Amino acid sequence: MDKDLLPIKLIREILSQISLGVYKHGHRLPAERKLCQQLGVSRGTLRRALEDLEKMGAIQIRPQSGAYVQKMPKSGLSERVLPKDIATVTLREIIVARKAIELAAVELACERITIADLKALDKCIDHMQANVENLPEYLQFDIGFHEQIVKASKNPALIAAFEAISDYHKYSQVFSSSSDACETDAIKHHRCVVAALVEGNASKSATALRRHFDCMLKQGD
Amino acid sequence: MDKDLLPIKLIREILSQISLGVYKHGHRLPAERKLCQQLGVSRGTLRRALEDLEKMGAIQIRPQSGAYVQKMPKSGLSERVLPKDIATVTLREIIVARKAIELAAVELACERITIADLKALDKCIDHMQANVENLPEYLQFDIGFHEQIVKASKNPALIAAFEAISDYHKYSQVFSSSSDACETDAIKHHRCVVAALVEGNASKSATALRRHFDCMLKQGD
DNA sequence: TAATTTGGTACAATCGCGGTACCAGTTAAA
DNA sequence: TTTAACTGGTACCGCGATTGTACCAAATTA
Repeated sequence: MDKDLLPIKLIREILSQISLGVYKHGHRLPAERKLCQQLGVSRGTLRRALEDLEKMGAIQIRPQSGAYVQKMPKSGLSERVLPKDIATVTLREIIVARKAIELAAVELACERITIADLKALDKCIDHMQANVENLPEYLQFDIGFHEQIVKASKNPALIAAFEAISDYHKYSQVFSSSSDACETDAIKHHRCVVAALVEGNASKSATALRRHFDCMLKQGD
Repeated sequence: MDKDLLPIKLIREILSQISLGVYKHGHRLPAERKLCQQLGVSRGTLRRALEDLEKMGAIQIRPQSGAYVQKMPKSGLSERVLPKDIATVTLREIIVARKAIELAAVELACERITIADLKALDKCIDHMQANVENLPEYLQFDIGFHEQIVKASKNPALIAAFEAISDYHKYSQVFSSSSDACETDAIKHHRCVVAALVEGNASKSATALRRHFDCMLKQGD
């Protein structure tokens, strides 16, 4: 029976938050006393995680000042702290997997989606549109949209599968490579999906979502 | 930060093995001293897990005799030890999710599969055929076949998604409802998939696998 | 100047888990 | 029948992970 120790869980958590843009490059992490409360661990445990993060070069700790986010070296990160096979997983692989899961989800969602779900989807798109210039915020709502689609399928197995992929998502900064042109397209695609869901047209919503994914895959070439 | 304690990991492990038919109703579990070696934990830790399992009614412990498997009460199991939403997940939902993931996987596998993978697939089918009368063994190799298909896709995200679903699979006694007629069909379907993979025909292998899933879905009606 | 906040350090207490030993019944072999 | 090899039940100790507390020194702020 494998037991994941607290410090490496913390390292993963903090690394993913850096990847997601919660803590940005050059900025300071919250004070140790606040950060360990946020994460629900003791300060001693948190400090061991921070020491490892400094060794990996992910942060720099300055006494009497704080821990500052460095530019993340893609390699050099100890393999033990990262998800399995993270080094070999590419943006394309992740999108292919998401495409399979979300297409199945959106067809189910067509019959099972609730008014509340539709409202949540609209809200995500609105927030995306309001944050086209603010990439980290934009990405949060983009992820939120796709997550909401899967949840609307009401299929716990699909939801679990999607969450498993999200772990890879966190570390691969996949979205940060998206160009500005793609963002306005993405919003259009999202609106098409919602429109088809409102109609209750399963094949139409699947087609719209498929177009969105093909656009993302095409861009990776 | 949630820390999964050893005993509840053990509870999950043992419950899943009961669900899979490794330990059958009315039969005795291995002696504590042997079981804790199999599971790689100390006896004290195992005993705490067994005590919880007895409270939940999954087993009955008789002094100087052993722990006997009771009929599993679907409800009444403490929610904390089971995967999220396990109560609401049905066989159909799981198969739908597996269908989505495995169809995407088999198409990728068509280009990436190795000789070793193909041999492993053949081996699984042979073992299934040799154990048509021995349901637990048969199911192990059935699962192994599908797992091997996904692994052959060489896509870590798809593999992670499949493993996430496997957790649900373990608890839902899905296979125990399969009739004998279906088993010979399943073996045929599996051989068709492998044949198409050998040809390197993506659409053909996907079609063969789709037929297999549709057969499983049809049976649930 | 004084108070607050920062990371750095040390130490004791607690908890999870492993490991060992032994007891008291049961079962099976000699 | 006797003996040995099991069974679960219990108590105990040790190690390492984690928490909690306290205090320090430097930097910042009021």
